[in-house]
Amino acid sequence: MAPTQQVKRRATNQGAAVKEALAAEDTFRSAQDVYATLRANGEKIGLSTVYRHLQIFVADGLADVIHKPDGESTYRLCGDASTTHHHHLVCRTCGKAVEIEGPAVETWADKVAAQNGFTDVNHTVEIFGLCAACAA
Amino acid sequence: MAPTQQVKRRATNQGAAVKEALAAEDTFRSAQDVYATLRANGEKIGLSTVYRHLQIFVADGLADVIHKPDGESTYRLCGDASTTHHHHLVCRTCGKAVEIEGPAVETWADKVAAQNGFTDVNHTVEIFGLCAACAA
DNA sequence: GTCTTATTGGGAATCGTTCCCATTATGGCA
DNA sequence: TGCCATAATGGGAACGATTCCCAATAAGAC
Repeated sequence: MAPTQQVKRRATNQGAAVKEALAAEDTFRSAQDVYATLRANGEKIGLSTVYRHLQIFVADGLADVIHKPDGESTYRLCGDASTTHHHHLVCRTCGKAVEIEGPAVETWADKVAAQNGFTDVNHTVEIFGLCAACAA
Repeated sequence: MAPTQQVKRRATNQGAAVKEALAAEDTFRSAQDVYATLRANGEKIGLSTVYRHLQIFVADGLADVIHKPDGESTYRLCGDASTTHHHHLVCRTCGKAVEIEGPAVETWADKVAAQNGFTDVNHTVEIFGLCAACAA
């Protein structure tokens, strides 16, 4: 995948606020959640705007998305666009996430896909569980 | 995970119809899709019922679910409850799915989780791509 | 400072899914 | 074989997340 070419964007308070909100935690958070937090902090921002920025972050490779089994999308900042491709070990309860790498998985996925004649492949690998804190 | 203990269920036409609809294809299909197909075939069934049965199949281990990146849930019959744990290589366009196994992935997932103090672990591994037919 | 235009945000609209509940029909039993 | 208790059904309302629309606002270039 070619390094995402970033379009010219205007710097706005709202954009910064959303990024900060994400940066403040190492957990995957939903748009609604981020929105609520920002409003609670007295930030003046609309829900649409939160969604917009989250999507921009993902498009720019600044954030990762995880679609929870219940269908909700959660976001988390993940280094910059140059960060290596990785996956996550996510706590089902608190959303805390650990970045993990599995080179073997990558090659396995590509091989399997190729063997079956599939092209333009990508994959999702997420491990869900209970973190030590939440297990107590 | 203990083999799902199946509760007593009544056999109904609708239940059978949903199962047949799924059995007719080796692709992951959405509830809405299955519903539309059944209605098109003149089947008398409600949307709620389709959802209900799909969920039952999943609970009974008869079907697998995949949450598409766009949030829609898709279902597919996958042998019976005794079938080995497996994953899927899914065509992004037509939904055609190939069952794949990756023993290495399983052990890797468990190991990584354990190393980070996570318990009660499960994982999602889905490979999306374009099948040979759709690539043309 | 002014002007162009990207950005914003609030509310309506969408979409998938779940819920509610009166009606229907299955399966056990007499 | 008929009856009954109750599981299953289905249609529409309710829901929650997300997207859309568009007039008002504000960033940044000159």
